[in-house]
Amino acid sequence: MEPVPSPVSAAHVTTLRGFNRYFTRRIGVLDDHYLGQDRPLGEARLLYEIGAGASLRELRTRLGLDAGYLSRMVRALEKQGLVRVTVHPGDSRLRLAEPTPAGRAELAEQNRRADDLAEGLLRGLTETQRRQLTEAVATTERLLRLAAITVRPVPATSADARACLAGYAAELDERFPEGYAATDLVPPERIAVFLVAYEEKRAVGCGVLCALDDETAEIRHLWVHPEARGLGLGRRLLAELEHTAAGRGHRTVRLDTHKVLKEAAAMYRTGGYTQIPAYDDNPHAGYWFEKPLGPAGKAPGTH
Amino acid sequence: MEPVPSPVSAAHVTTLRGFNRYFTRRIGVLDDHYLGQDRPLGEARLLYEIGAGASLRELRTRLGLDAGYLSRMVRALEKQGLVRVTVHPGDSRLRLAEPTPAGRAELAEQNRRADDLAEGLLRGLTETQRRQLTEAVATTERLLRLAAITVRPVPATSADARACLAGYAAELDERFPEGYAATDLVPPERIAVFLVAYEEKRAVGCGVLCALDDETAEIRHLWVHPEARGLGLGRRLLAELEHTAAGRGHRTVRLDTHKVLKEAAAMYRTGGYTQIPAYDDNPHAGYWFEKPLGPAGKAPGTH
DNA sequence: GCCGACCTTTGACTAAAGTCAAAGGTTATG
DNA sequence: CATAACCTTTGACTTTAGTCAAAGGTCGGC
Repeated sequence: MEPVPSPVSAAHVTTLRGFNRYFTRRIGVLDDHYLGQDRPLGEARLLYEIGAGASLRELRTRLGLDAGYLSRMVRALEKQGLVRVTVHPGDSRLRLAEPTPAGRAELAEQNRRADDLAEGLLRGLTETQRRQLTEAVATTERLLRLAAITVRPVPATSADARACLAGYAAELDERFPEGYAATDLVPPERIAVFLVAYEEKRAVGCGVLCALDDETAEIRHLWVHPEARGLGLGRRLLAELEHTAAGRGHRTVRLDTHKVLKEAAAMYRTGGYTQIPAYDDNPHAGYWFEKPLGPAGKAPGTH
Repeated sequence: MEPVPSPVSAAHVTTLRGFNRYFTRRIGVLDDHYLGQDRPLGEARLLYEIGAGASLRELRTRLGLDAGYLSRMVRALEKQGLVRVTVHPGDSRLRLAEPTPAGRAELAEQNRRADDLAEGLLRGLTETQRRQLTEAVATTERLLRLAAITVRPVPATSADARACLAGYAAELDERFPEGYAATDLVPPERIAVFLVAYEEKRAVGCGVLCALDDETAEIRHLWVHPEARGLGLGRRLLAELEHTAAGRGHRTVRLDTHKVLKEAAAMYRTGGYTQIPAYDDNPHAGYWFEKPLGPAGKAPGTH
């Protein structure tokens, strides 16, 4: 997980557990209760997840339901005139569920109720307290999400690895004035380690380690899925790559980045990297960086 | 709720709602799943609530269950050898449920699992992030609890009012060197308004308003249940009392406090009160305070 | 010592949630 | 183009969860 895993203190565990209990028993129950109202909770949740439309396959994995059970529930919603089920154009094995106007109306009502619940809670606080709460809640969610993400090495040719690289290439192609092609990626055989970050089975980030020589490793293709940004996942991937490099005996890591990726350059600088002259002729690179690896793979002054 | 209720901004509502959703779906589900494991969730929860022992009556209100349903579930746990049910000594209408050694072992296992869950989450974070998370979580819980508390006027002779005053008197009797007797309380006929704070139907604080004359009201018996301290409920009760006084046409509020209640005195000072000479001969009073009420009942510089 | 208020148990149900396996259509892959 | 892998539907269940009302002790107050 973390370069130097430290023992988790009991006080932190206690606080988090107490919060879990408080929240699931009080607020969670309220939330579900308001969401459901006249409808069995399962159906209400399903309608909510269908949202603007989704395939049954997606719903099944998102909600973790039995295929038969889901099929019947969708059928029930259809009978009530809340959703319409169609065959997926392009893959007739799949079914698509979409809300009808009546379904959309019910969703809007669900939304209104959930808003009311949140608003009712906030109304009991002063404006200052509301700001505090909003901030604390955002921090909590951000860190819990980050904590729930696991990073692990996968084969460079695995589906998740390829999906990440595709997302990476597509994004760079959009952001680089000169564009970016799949052929600009490191060929799989040069990849020593391919790390993928998973949030709930979904690949939401990656990073690649290549050996330049015994002494030096290069980090490439560090990427975080747009929906997982702002959590601090980039830093975590970077740290794990450094840790991995150190574990493989390298003493130094290098990397480069494009001129337009200002955030990336900033992250490397605060992460203990110093700018160095070009060490290769990567046509997309604008800055080259280097960082010495301590024995524990931890930079001085990080975090 | 609050002296000058301000409109709740949509951004706050959105953040809180997003968090509700994230938390109940991700963490809450996990929590329940780990708690239950081989056992129906209802039974697992019940065993948890029984803890070191509880009366069925208590369990029924705490879990909000139907009496018949509860009776059967307890019976089921008894059959599995996890709890023992005995008649309450002193009131044979009540039944007490206590865990057997096997039940205690299962509870310990539940605890271990919940700890593991929390620890597993925290392990993915750096120590700094753990501290941040713990702090954010504590703030969130504190403010959500405070927000969920409702304050409302009740008859001064109601059971809740009397229970609060009993708690108040018992605490002062312990803290005041000279002691405190129930006869030192304001007689009910002098009480103009009796506010009680409720957290989930439970009275967790109170405050009393007496009219000294048309111009001036006196606040007395401001008290917060020990389990509801640290939330900011004292301030909130104070603000509501001031608001009520202003609504009844008073221009000034007064109050006194004992020398040993340093926290109380500090709260009054930061709440806009200034110390004044003794305005009565209350033998327990060490400080006397006064505060002018603006038209909206809001002090300059509060919060 | 009687009455009403309480607490619990039991019987009789209902609805929701979830499981399992067989079967039928569709699509990728070799 | 056959076959394995998928996705969904259907039938046949089981378990949980929850409700309602009747009934039988027990306690507090008059």
